[in-house]
Amino acid sequence: MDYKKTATMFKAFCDENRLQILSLLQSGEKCGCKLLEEMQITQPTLSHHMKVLCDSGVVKGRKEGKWMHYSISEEEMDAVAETLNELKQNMEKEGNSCESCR
Amino acid sequence: MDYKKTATMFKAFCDENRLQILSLLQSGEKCGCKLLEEMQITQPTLSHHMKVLCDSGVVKGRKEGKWMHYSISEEEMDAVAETLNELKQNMEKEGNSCESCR
DNA sequence: AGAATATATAGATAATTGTCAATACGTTAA
DNA sequence: TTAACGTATTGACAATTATCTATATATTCT
Repeated sequence: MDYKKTATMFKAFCDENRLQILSLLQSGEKCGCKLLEEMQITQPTLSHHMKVLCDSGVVKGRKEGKWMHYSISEEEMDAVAETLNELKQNMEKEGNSCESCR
Repeated sequence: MDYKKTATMFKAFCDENRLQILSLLQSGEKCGCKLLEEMQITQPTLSHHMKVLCDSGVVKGRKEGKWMHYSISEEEMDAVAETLNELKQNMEKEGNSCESCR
C-alpha cells in the first residue's frame, strides 16, 4: 500500500467542513456557489476544501461556463472502501497475538 | 451525522505512520514495543499515534502487565465502512444536478 | 529495595492545516 | 467594453498536529 497516497485519500473525511460538503453532494452535483450558501465559511475557504477533496480523488470537478460543478466520485468511494477492507484482512486469524511479549 | 466524531474517526487513516501501524496490526494483536521495532519513529511518537488511533476507535488497547497490546477493532472498521457507504447514497439518482446554476 | 523494561506524559519546536481579507482570473450580461 | 458574477490564488495568521528529548509511572525481575 502506498501510505502517502492513501493518507491523502482519507484526508477528504477528516475535517468537519469537508464532511458537510460531502453530505451536501450526496443529493447530486452542485456548484461552488450553491455549496457556499449552505455553509458558514468564506468563499476562499470553500475553494481550499474543494481542492483538498479533489486532490483526494473523492470529488470531481466539472467546469461549465463560470461555474464549477462538483460531485462525488463513485469509483473513488469504492476505492476507499476497498482500501478499508484491505486493512481489515487477517484480523480473525488464529495465532496472531503477540507471542514474543510473554 | 456527527461531523466532529466522524472526522476524529477518519483521522486514524490520514497519516502515513498510522497507516503503517494499522498494516502491522493486520496480522493480529501486537504490543507497542513490537510495533516500535518495525518503525522509524521514537517511542513517544508511537505513543502519540496509538492515542490518536484509540481515540478514533479503530484500535483497541489491552493492558497486560507492563505491556499494552493493540489490535484493530473489527466493529469500528465496520462502522467506518458503514459511514462511507452512507456518504455514497443517492449519488445515482436522477435530477440531482445543480439546476439553479443554469 | 533497587534495577530493568514498557509505556505515558510534559514541554518545546517544526510542520501542516484551516481560515480570512484582498486580489486576480475567467466568463457572461448589459 | 464595462460591469457583474463565480471561482481561484496570494499572503498572513491562528490552530492543530507531528516530532523529539527528558522525565514520570507502572510493572517485573533479581
